[in-house]
Amino acid sequence: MARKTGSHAEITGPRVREAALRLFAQYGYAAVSMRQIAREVGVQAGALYTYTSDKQALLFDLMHDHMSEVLAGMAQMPEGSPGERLEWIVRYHIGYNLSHKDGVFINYMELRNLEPANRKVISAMRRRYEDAVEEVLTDGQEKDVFQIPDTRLATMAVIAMLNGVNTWYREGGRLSQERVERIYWNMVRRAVKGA
Amino acid sequence: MARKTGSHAEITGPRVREAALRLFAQYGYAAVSMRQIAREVGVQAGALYTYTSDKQALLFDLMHDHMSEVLAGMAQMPEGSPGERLEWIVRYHIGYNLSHKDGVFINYMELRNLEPANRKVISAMRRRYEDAVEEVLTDGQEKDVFQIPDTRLATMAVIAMLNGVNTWYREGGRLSQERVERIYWNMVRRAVKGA
DNA sequence: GTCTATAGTACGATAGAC
DNA sequence: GTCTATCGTACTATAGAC
Repeated sequence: MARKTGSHAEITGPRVREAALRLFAQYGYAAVSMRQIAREVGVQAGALYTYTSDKQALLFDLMHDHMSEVLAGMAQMPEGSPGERLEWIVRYHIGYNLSHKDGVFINYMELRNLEPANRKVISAMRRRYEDAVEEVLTDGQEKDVFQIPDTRLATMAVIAMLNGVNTWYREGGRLSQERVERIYWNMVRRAVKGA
Repeated sequence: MARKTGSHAEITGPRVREAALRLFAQYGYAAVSMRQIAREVGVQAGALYTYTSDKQALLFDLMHDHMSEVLAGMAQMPEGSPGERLEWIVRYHIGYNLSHKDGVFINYMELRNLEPANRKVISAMRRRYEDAVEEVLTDGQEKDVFQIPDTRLATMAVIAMLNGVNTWYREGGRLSQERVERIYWNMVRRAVKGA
């Protein structure tokens, strides 16, 4: 995919971001060089600096855009009972994660490679996501439809469990996404209800 | 902790491994240099090669020893009903993870930085761990004390949920380890039983 | 907007002195 | 067993030509 000299501003920018997303997810931020990204895009390394001030900004922008999209999607949660909203979250979380594997992976793995100021921003956004989940659990607890000893712990447990999907799910594998969503929802539903 | 010239074979080896474990966990394998490890130990970079053939072997040995210990501990699981064994697993997994945070973290994050042959070895060991968990779930399913639509999925869900503890648990925090273990066991117990 | 060229730095690993 | 010194390579980022 080598390219010749020329102006391609309208497409090179997004291509740089796509290449960085894929490479960071596969090899890790620290292990990927700007030259490697440039090669993938088909430009020389120096040309990347038209689109990003430096490597750190490239990582931060990818992570920030990812979290913005996640939070925007979460804000679309319909009204409903705590059980209905929790099911919606389970399905939204699994669906989003499976369709944005690289972004999810980077946001999970690369927090430690952000400079402190950048890390604070991303951590706060992640926290907002957790709080939105916890709010549903707390609501259900107050309405006595959930029996949860500690809503914060349950929040983290549910999120961790759902995140795990990305480590083993393979498209076209043994289980369809719909079936995975249904089974996970069943496990979550049981886990938050008394037995 | 700077050191002067001299022979210290009996202690330097372990110190190299401890420093590498801590630094790899904190910054990631790719982001840590041999010079950084040497500085932490208090020797010059060249001296590290008395104890490891190269940086990759250092990572692999850390990951391999970790998995060996995990599997050896798992083999100590007492006899008992599926419910008793699953509770034991939950508590063992949480207890081990909280007392070996750095090792757990590295084994989770750095698989991709292993050379293919090394990765195969560690992946196989991880798989053995998963299989040991699944065996208990399958046994409970056959004895009709668990109601699980898919034991493999449930295995991955339980492990992911338990691994999540390391991302938020802080010693001396709001919840004691015993309380965390009890709550998680409650959630797992509910999740694998019909409702 | 992209190129070539390069400054300045850091890396992994080895050789040979002690 | 550890040191100093260094080889060969790779990195991020910038300058200036086109």
